[in-house]
Amino acid sequence: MRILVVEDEQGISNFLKQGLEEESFAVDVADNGKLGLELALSGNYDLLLLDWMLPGISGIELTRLFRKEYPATPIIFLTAKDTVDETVFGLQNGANDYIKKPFHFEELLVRIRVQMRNSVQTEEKLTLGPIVLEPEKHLVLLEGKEVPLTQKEFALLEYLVRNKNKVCRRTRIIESVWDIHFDYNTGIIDVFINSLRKKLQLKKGEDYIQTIRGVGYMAKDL
Amino acid sequence: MRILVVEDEQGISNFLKQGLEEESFAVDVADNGKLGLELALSGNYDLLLLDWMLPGISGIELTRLFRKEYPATPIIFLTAKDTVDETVFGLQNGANDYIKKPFHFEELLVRIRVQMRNSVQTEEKLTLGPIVLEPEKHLVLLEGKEVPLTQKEFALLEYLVRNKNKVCRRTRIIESVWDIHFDYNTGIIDVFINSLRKKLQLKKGEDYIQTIRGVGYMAKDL
DNA sequence: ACCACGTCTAAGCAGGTTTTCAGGGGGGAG
DNA sequence: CTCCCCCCTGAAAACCTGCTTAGACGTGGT
Repeated sequence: MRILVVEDEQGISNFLKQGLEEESFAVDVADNGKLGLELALSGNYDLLLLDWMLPGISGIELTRLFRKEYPATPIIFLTAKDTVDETVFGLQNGANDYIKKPFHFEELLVRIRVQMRNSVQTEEKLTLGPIVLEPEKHLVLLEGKEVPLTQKEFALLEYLVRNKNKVCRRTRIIESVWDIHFDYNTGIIDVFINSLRKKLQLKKGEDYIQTIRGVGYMAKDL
Repeated sequence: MRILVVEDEQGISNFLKQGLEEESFAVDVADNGKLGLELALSGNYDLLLLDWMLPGISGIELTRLFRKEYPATPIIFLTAKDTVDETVFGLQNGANDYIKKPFHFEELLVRIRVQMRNSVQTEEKLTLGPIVLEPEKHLVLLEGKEVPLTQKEFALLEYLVRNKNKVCRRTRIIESVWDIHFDYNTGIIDVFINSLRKKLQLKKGEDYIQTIRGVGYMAKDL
């Protein structure tokens, strides 16, 4: 689980980094808003820990910009701004939790775990029409019969099904499944989509994986 | 959105019920743990608001039992137990948020909304008269029927609808939709406006996309 | 060393999409 | 009323995208 801390006071950020790493999180620190946003947008993090007041871009601003691209990643504010109005404002602008300084590390930790729990929720079964995915077991069933998929095929299918009924842009897919964050120029997705469609016996009429020309793909029930 | 409040002090529960109903939530109240659990397990609620200390079954106990059946329903603790240890304990046992009494209603409200936001995926919808746009799904509905649009057609329509009732200058459109920032004179916009009007069956009388001669276009409700 | 397998690149092809262009029409200014 | 500009429209050209296939590359097992 990777956490990005955006905080300009070094004392606090060191304290956070050390404490969180002892709990075996992977922690990156940015000491200003601009760098924070840049790192955040790389899509490498499972959770953001933000100060409100930052040099450059404020935490609020950062939240707003980040939320456009990553609506699901949890964001926790950690700030000295402790009035109700400020809390409300922060939460309304995309934060998932809002902790007032001074805070107890123990409480922060458990609130982080709550957010993680949420984002990993409904881990059970993923379905798409007659297809059932069991990520724990790396298993795919088509009408109850097991279909052998390779790692990448599975990862791609899992990504699509997790984002069922939403358009998955090629860049997002490349980022999430292949972990490539720079400009790509490859037909690799097509190749794997092709082999998925073959293995899952999807005909043009019953296409659970639709291609959205010029955009990407979409897994669709029905 | 239906909320179950489990709270034994009538003063507080009345206050909550009234306040939440003014915000157009449907609220049920249980004044003891046993009744609370029973109601909760009926599965009729989108969120639980629990006191910790309750006659009969405690809030913690209730959370544990409820979580087995409904792992995804958000639970917010609302309690006078304000030590860090207690907060941590509550959150570890299945609560999604933990608010200490005395609390501000405003903050409670916004924290409820945050939880709702998590459970109900916010899918954005843009409308223009009988036309509905769902950017997530790359979908356009005309009176409920799907209209197939190409990438550029969609981008143009989306831009116009997002700037509904405002005049969109040709240069702005070219910049936003085509990403062309230098001066450029071309009839490309006209061509696409034309094909949009055709596909959306807009007649001259009911023109949701108006031409502003010499300036650009404007999407307009009614 | 060889083979089997998973991953990825590359190239041709078949559509579909985007853009250009040219002719016709209509609105507004004078 | 007339003229000029701007806009509309259709069609053809240029461009691109995604599908498919073949094969290169690397790794791990035998």
